[in-house]
Amino acid sequence: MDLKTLKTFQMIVKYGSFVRAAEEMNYVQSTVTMQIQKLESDLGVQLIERGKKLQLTEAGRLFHEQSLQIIKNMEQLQSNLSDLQLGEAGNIRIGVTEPTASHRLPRIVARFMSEFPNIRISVEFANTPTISERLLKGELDFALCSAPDLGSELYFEPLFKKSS
Amino acid sequence: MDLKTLKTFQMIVKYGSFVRAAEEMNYVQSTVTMQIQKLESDLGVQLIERGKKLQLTEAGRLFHEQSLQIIKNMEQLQSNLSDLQLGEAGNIRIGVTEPTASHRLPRIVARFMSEFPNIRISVEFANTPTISERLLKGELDFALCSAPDLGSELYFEPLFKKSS
DNA sequence: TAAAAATACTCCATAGGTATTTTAT
DNA sequence: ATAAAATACCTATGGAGTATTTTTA
Repeated sequence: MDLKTLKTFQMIVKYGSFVRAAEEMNYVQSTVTMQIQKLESDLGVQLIERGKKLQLTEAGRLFHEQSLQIIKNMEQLQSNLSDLQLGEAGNIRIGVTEPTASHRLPRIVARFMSEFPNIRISVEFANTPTISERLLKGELDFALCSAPDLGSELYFEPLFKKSS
Repeated sequence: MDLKTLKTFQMIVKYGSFVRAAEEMNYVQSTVTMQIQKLESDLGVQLIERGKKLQLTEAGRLFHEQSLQIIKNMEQLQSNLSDLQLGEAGNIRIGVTEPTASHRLPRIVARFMSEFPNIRISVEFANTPTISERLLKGELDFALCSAPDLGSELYFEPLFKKSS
């Protein structure tokens, strides 16, 4: 079952005509006929009554409503993905140890969020070993914590020294 | 974009392996590789980080959640359609004129509904000409009313005579 | 060095196009 | 008689398989 076919079906319903739908979708008329024939045979149900005026069967009406939802979801998904790529959306997952979490993080996060209001930030608090593990599993993007065990394949960049 | 590819993707995530996914979907391993390559190139985004353990990219995580929804919708739709065919669901749209609507219909509908609890019945009240028109447009399945205009292509079956 | 993913190639099914026929107003 | 849908036919793309190579843990 292909997205293109669903769209073709929507066009047929919208314009009440195979020919019109073909134009909208930049297909040739026979392609539309065949898409619908295949769709109906895949589903095992007739969706459209041909003849005089086109008429949806009850199955057709059901399919019409629900497939619209599916197309919307698809398009939503595609647009979400492209937002991601444009850096206009996203989720950054950070791990932090105390007391950095309380002392330093709030100001940084606040500034970041005001600059990139559409990026979501998830912060998790834990100790360094736990955080390391989650980083390795790919469940966090990066972390602020003390140096991890030697030999782990994490990249560590010293930013400051404990001032106590 | 094909439903099968979405399912394959779900399987990869579920089992963390192309090989496993291939087995589940009854494909050969290289087919899975190619489906995902095509998917990624269609979307213009990498979804899966290959290597050591498979890892979803952020786009991959987004795609994972949302495509699951789409698959569910699809399967729901298919099952709704098959319910229709089995007569285990459906909507019957009836037009009725008064006073039949008030006098005779309630009992009939009640009996029908107790026998077929999963069939929905929509009843509309109007006069015969209006009803005829809606029948012709396919907006009603059938009607209880007086005889329509001669020459209309509606089938009319006399059931009873006005007893007044 | 094993296990998994990628690549190279081959084959075949089918999506989509052109041209024509059938159907219905 | 005319517009739309169906059918017949053809081609080319690409989906899926087999076999092999490359990668990485």
